[in-house]
Amino acid sequence: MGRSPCCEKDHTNKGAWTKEEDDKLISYIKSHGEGCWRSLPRSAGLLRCGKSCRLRWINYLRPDLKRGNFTLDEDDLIIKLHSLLGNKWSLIATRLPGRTDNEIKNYWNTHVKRKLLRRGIDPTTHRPINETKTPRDSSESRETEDSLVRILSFGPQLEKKESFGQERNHQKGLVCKKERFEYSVVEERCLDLNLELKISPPWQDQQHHAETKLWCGRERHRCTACRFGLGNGKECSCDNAKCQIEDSSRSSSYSSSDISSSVVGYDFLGLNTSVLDFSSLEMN
DNA sequence: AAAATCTCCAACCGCAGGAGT
DNA sequence: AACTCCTGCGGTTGGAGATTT
Repeated sequence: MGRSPCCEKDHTNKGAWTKEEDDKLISYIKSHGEGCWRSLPRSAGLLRCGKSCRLRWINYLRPDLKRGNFTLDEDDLIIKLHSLLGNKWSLIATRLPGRTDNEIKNYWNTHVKRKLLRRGIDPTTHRPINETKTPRDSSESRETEDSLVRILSFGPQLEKKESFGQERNHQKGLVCKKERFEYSVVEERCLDLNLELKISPPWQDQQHHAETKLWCGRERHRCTACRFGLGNGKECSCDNAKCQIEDSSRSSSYSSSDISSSVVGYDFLGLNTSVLDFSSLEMN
C-alpha cells in the first residue's frame, strides 16, 4: 500500500506563481500562521499543491528574506561551511540569516562552483583538482561518510596563499588584476571559522517558536530539549504539554531575550550529550 | 535584427523520516 | 509493529531573460 499523493494533481496549477496567488497566500499565512500545508491551499482558495505553497512561502514570500546579491562575507562563509558540511544546504542556510537553502544551492551551482573550478579547486572535495589521491582522500570521499565524521576527522586543510598581480589581457588590450593562488597542505582547521560546536535550537526554529506554537492542534515546533526528551523544567520553556514542565509560572509568550537565554548549549566535541542534531549546530 | 546559445533561479519531484494512530 | 500523514531536504528541470554569433 503506497502513500497517497500529496494533492489532487489534476486540479492544481503548476509553474510560475501569479501576483493574485502570492497575495492570497500571504494574507492567509498572515492571519493563520504557517503550517498545515496540505489543507492550506483549499482554505486559502488556492489551486496549488500544499508543497508548492510551502516552497513559495519559504523561498520567496517570507518577510525575513534577504534579497539581492550575496556579499563577499557570505560567499566566503558558504565555501567554508560547504567544505565542512557538504551539500547540507538547509544546514548551511541556518548560518546565513535571510537566505534560503534553495537560494544557497542555486548560488553554489551557478557561481561558487565555477569560481572554485577556475581556481583549480574541486568544489566537491575543496582540494586542488590535480592533487594526487592519497589513501586518506579516497576513504574521505566515500559517500557513506556522514557529516559528523567529516567534522571530527577533518583532515589536512589547504592553505591558500593569495596574491594579486597585473597581467595584460592581450585580446582586449587591457591591464587587469589576476588572482594567483598557491596551495600547501597544512594540518589545521579553517583558522577564522571557530568550530566550537554546540547543540541549540536552530535560528529559524527560535524565531518560529516565538511566533507560532501550535499548528493544526498539534505541536509541531517543540523546543530542542523537548524534541530530545530532555525537557526538565529548567532549560525548557516551551508550552508543549509533553515537556512535563513543572514550572507553573512559565510565561506564555517569548521575547528575544527569553529565547537567547533559553538556548541550551551542550559540549559538542566533549560529547557530553549522546544526542546530536545537525540542524542545530551552533558555530561561535 | 534575428537566431542560437548560455545563464540563472523558481519550481518541481521523489524520497526520508518524525509523529500520530 | 504497521500504517498513514505531513514536513523538509536535496537533486533536477524548465523557461525567461541575457548574451553572443
